[in-house]
Amino acid sequence: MSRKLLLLRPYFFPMSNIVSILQNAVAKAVTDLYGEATDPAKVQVNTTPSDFTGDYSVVIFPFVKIAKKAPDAAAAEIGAFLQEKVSEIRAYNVVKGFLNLEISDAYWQQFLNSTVANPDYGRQPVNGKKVMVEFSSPNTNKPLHLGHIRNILLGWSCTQILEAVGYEVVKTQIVNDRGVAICKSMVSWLSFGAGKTPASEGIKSDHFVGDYYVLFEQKIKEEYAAWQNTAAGQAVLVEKQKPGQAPGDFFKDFKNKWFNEYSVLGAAVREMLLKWEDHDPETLALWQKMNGWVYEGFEKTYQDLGVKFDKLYYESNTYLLGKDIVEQGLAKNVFFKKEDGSIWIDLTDAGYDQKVVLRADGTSVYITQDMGTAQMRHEELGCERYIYVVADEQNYHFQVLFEALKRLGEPYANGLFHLSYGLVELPTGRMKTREGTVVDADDLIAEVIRIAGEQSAERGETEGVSEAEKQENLRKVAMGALKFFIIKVHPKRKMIFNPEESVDLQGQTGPYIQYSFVRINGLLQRVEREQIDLSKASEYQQIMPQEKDLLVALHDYPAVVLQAAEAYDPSLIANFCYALAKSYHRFWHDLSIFNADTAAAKAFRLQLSRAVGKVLQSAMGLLGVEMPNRM
RNA sequence: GGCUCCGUAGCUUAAUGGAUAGAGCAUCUGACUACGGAUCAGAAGGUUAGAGGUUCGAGUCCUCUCGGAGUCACCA
Repeated sequence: MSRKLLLLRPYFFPMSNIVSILQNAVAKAVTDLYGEATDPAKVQVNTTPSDFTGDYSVVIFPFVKIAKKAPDAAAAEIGAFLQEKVSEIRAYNVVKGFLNLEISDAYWQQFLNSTVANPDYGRQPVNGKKVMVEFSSPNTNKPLHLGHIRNILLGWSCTQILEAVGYEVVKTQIVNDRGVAICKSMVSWLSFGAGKTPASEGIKSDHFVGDYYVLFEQKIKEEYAAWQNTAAGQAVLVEKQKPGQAPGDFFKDFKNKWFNEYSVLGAAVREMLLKWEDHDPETLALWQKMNGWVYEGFEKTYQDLGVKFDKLYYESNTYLLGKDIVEQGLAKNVFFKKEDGSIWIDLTDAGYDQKVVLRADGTSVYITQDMGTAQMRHEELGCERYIYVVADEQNYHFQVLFEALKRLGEPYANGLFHLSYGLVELPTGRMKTREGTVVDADDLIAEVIRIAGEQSAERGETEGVSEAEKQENLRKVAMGALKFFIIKVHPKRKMIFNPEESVDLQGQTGPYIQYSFVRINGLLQRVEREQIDLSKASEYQQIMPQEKDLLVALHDYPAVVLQAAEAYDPSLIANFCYALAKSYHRFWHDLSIFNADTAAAKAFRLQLSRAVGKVLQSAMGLLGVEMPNRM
């Protein structure tokens, strides 16, 4: 199957790019031969499948009507025209309406030279535009888990890709640092913590807080079970039980109500929340202390994942926002007020429902905050685009949010984008906190590093490397495996995460790609050591198919980055990396490099390897994956 | 039930409407007395859930059916 190429836009690529040369030439051929103007950008140019002769193929079918000829006849005519007019074309052939073109070695030589010389190959010039990417956005009551990891890797990778195509990127997260959840952890620690701290217990500080959250849930369960057997509990059962309902079912349904009206711990949480909202100094101090522990822990995890943020927003500062915008919306008749005083937006004409935007008591809901935050951020940052990396369970929320902001006439509304991704599930199904099946981020990271260490020890390939360097390389391999495993899947797709496969180091994996880089690194070190002169590369004749595959892939790289940026899809980069590494391994296997027949071939292959290494490092960097020197 | 998304080999997955649906894992068979075997080659494995339609051409677009997920909170 041929690889599809982007319809390149001329202003991104100089005329030295062979694909745009071909597109323009074909358009000209159609105009000259058949008298009809054609948009060069719409000319379909693909890489030629390996079982045909040629480097690129033009799809002729779209022109047969204009040409009033059979596909093969038109293809032959256009082929002859191209060969005569385009010096880069060495030969052509026609198969079933496809025009296969062979590109001259001189072109590829020139391409390789310029690629090796260009440190920014694949990147676009700075375009002066700003874009914000919001990702991670954790709650502060428990540590990060596998779901966050996908979010973080996707978000981070998008920031790198957008920077590569010229944007200034503001990396942000909204920290959900207030609300019932953190109050549960606070109550739990006050009630059962006995003054313990992360330091006194030797536990990573976000896990420490998370443990008290879990403990709270456990205690509340115990309290509820005990209450059910009290006289009060039995009285409620008798009074409110539906006919024929089993006591177990009743108590299951009744849990929320019980928590709000009968539970001692529940009352403590509500009180805590109220005190927090009243700015009670003691409560605020506790809140700050425990959140501080959580941030300290998050920071470590972010470091392990290799990500950082430019700007943090805290929900405690933003949760009251959005009331102004509601007022304005009311004045503009975008919103309306119901009898009870609550304010709504009616989106039924757009296929959505009515949605409350402000409660009758004047307090905010989720979407109020989000409208307010969007407005505030635009005032602060003035970006052209705002990307929200949030799981697809919130698709509807973002559709409503964006639609509301559009109707309010917000100037940035058309630049909003929800980068929606599928939830991560385990082979056993969805992760559930209550069932303890949540995969913890730190545990997972530790596990992949452990396994990479085992594998490396078996191979024993790292003699003469310092311990520190060994550890560093191990970390890169392990994180490469984990990150690639997650990013290679299309964001929209729900992904099944098999912990065992995620640490595979063979096949379609990060380490497979890193290994090709390590091989290249070995070659280049030898070039350095032996002071090998690579200038003879340009004398090389007769490029081999294994070499051509690499050249074509390298040539495609800038277009792939652009496509990934436009689609907000890092998996495109991951697939590109794998294909390039695969071609390189094959090249390595089939052809001699240092023992090549001629000095020119040796130099050419070394130069080619250098270019491949450079592009691999660059592309994997866009995924947040670092390359080890040895492994 | 309404809306949205998804269904590709045993499993995990790829494919701007273009050629014989491409990989990896697992299974089986092979490969340099080394430029590093975390590699390479080969075999086997598919009615792209099913049925219609549009098109020169459909995994991809349209309609319907079946199956799965999400959502439809004055939670976030």
